[in-house]
Amino acid sequence: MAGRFKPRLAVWPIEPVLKRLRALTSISESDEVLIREAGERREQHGPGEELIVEGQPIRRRRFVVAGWAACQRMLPDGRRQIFRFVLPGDTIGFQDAPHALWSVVALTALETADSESVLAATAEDRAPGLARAIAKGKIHDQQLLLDHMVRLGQQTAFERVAHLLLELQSRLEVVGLGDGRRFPLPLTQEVLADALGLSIVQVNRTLQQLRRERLIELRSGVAILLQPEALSGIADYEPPRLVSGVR
Amino acid sequence: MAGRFKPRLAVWPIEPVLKRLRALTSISESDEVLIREAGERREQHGPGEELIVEGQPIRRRRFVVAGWAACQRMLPDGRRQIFRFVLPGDTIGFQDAPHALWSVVALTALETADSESVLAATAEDRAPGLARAIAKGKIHDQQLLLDHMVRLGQQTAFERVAHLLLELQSRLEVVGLGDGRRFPLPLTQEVLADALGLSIVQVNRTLQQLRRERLIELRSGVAILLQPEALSGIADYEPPRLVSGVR
DNA sequence: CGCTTCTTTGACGAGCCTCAAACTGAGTGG
DNA sequence: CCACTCAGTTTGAGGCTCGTCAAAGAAGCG
Repeated sequence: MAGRFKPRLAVWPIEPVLKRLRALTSISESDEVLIREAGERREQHGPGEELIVEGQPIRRRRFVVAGWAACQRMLPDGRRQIFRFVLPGDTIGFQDAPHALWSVVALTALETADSESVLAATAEDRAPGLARAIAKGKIHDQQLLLDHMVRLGQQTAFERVAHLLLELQSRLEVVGLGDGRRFPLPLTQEVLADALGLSIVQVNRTLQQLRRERLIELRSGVAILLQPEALSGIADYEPPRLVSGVR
Repeated sequence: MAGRFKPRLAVWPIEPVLKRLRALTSISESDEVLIREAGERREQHGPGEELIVEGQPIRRRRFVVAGWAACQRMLPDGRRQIFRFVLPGDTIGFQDAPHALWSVVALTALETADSESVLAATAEDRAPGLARAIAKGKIHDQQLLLDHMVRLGQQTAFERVAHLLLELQSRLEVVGLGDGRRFPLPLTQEVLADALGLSIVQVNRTLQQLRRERLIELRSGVAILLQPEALSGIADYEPPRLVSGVR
């Protein structure tokens, strides 16, 4: 169960990583080769596995190829705050801090690719395009953190849930998972509660309300936004400035 | 009123900046000289002045010498979320993003020093100690952001206020403002409310309660923590890992 | 002294939490 | 194939926290 490194046959295609990088900036043929090579060195993780432990040094940096994880902090009394969901195409451990500022925990079965070789290439200036994409990725991650902070500080339960669903839809669409309305959502209501700063019961009731008002459907790990525009209005959600906003 | 550059006689000493850098890592004589030289190029800002506008490019990066500011985002309906308070010794505009992720607004009269010369020196590898201190500062700022997120997501009004007061006390003590119990707090209750995700009324009632329980005193811009240990227990506050935790 | 801004207080209601229990569905083992 | 278990979801009841509205004090400032 502990995060031992076991290179394995690649089960899932590396495409989500490429799609996210391409969404951030255009990358070259040689950049793509680098990523695909990194994609050969896979690692599998079970749900609940702690890939990064808060306060510990960051061992190996990775791309997420498939599955979901969460950046979180546990409080001594058992409460936890989830800062960010980590989706396919996202990175793990790319912050510059020598010690992790948060834990990263697998929420589902997770498949990652070792990114150290890619990062070495960018550090040695052998892949300027990739370096730019990764830098932009960091900024985008920071944006997501701030968006989440606004949710927690200013929005009602109803708005928070709607806002988060829109964010997840948009992020997943970029990496080719789901379309404009439908996307995988392999989260328990407890996990949603810990992300949104709500109780499980309140998350449940809010989801009921969203269903009752025919704004979403949600069953067996798949979410459908029936009226994305209405949701955007409710949550005051504006799609992210992935390409714009960043040099 | 707009942020025009007017070099002026330095009114406040540059010490807070030096103190914060020294708290982050030991800096050399020549580093100190660089900072003191930057400290000659002062700028004054009135309360309400927007030093950085969200989405705009970052013009001039600065050290805060005296006064308070806030990193914030405004919502279209007039709500705002304050992400972080900017105190003397802190930096403004040091994020790597080409466009600001948040606005920075002066909450009081503010005095800053131009840090571009210092940053040029670190970029050209002429001040490795300073570079390390500044990198650590960024990580520390990120920590503060995460702490604030935990406040917003997991804590009650009472805990949030206590936690924030402890954080401010600790940060101000590092830069030589206030002692272990007493520190300046030039914030209106409205500003506190926008930071803590509470209504003004609730902030007021919470402060009353803290006073009633003889945990704090608060008048004319000065806060006194009467029982810091009790507050730490209430808020589950652990003093920051400024020096530890970071390489 | 009169203005504005900020703080304080009361009354009321809505939102959200807690506790508790029933229900569902997916294994798991007899 | 059928209990049985266990994790997750759903529902109800009740109460506390916190927000809103409103208005009265207090404090700074020209």
